[in-house]
Amino acid sequence: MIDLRLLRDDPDGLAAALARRGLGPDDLDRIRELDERRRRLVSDLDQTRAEQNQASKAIGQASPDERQGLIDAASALKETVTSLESELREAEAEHTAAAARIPNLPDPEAPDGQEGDGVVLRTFGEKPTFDFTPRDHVELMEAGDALDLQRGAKVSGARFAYLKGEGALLEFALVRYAIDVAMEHGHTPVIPPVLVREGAMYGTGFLPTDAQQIFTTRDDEYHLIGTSEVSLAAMHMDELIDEEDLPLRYAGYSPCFRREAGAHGKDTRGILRVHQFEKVELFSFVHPDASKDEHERILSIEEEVFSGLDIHAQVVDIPVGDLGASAARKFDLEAWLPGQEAYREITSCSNTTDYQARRLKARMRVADGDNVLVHTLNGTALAVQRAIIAVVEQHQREDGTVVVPEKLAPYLGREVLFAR
RNA sequence: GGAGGGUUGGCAGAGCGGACGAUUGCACCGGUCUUGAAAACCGGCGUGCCUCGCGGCACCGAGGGUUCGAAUCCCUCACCCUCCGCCA
Repeated sequence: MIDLRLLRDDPDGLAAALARRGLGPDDLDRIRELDERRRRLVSDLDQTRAEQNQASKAIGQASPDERQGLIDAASALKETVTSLESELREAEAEHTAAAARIPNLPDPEAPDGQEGDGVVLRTFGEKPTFDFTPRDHVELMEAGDALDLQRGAKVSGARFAYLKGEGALLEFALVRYAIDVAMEHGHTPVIPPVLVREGAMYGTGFLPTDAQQIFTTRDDEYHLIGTSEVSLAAMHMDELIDEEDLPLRYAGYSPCFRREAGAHGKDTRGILRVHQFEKVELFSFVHPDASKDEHERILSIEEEVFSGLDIHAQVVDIPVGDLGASAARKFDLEAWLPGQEAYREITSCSNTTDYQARRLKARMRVADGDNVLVHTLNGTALAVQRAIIAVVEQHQREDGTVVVPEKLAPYLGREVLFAR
């Protein structure tokens, strides 16, 4: 949710910023009308309630003779209050529904454009070259008995897989490595709940918008998280945080569940896009003045994680038209995948400024003045399946074995994978 | 799964239909006193909304209900605690 005060204080600035995201001024005008109606009702209602409170108070002090007459008069006021209340409830529902659809204001520095117009800021690592035809991760891992897609499909259906043997060990090693890097940068490791209640999904903005992406349990009202961003963000929902406790930095490790509705036929091979994957997620709650720096910090952790794995990748500044509703700016890391000869997203980090915090009601106590919303940021330290793909495809050798990156070897306990 | 007890301001803890947005203690902030500090004393000290302001309204776990009036009575839900059962 955006700051609706801007609608009154700086309507033109707001309209200009949102126009970059393709939002017309009509949407804003409508919200402004709804807001005016709402405010009129609030003050009418408050005034009537004040009268009613006065009237009720008088009854308590009245003599028995006067009592009945006063009660009748108060009853009339009560009816007015009740009808104003229902009008207000309706006006507020319409207003918040309309306001919730407004996406976050894009960062002025975020590039213009639509999906595909991302600006490559830099690349790191050396692009691997092969004097043989490189295999993709499915070939490499199946040959190494590290991945079983057939049985994944038999047991759970399409887009499920077993990681086993060295595939499973790779997960443990990558996760622990990524958590160590995150911890060096002040992030506290967390194993969060994976099933959450509706409030957490609404607070983080995944409901109602992404309902079709979310798995929900049948007999209990639980939702499976699509990223630990949900449970990490919701940790400080409805909290008033002391300024000296900020920043709060976490690194959550959890499975993530996504229905991938609408992605039929897309990335069907292997484990690039699956219904269940594991991820180490960075999440920060920061002082509103600090979010820009924090965003750079999180991006640099991501780069450190992947350059430490000797991965070649590019850093992409995502254009305004391709931002999610809550992001003001987003950077992706795209790794080169020799198996498909393309750069593919392996991590992503977003600055959601106060947009997510407003829904979460995550605020910071201000000593002299009004309390303010904190800023929240999230980023992938390491998405296990995609990291595995990048590592095995980029570090493969002609015989189908894979050279383990130097920094990962101690975590894995071996220097070569898939050797016979 | 069964039985009971809870949920009130940063914390502790009163209040159980009308003067309660809430007694009190601690913590915290300011002042007096003091060379300084402590103690003592005095004052302040929740959150949100509406309003240029004065001020008003709402909030005692959440949501509904009864009533002229609810922290207080009734219903539903959530969470916490204790005991029993089951269990990694």
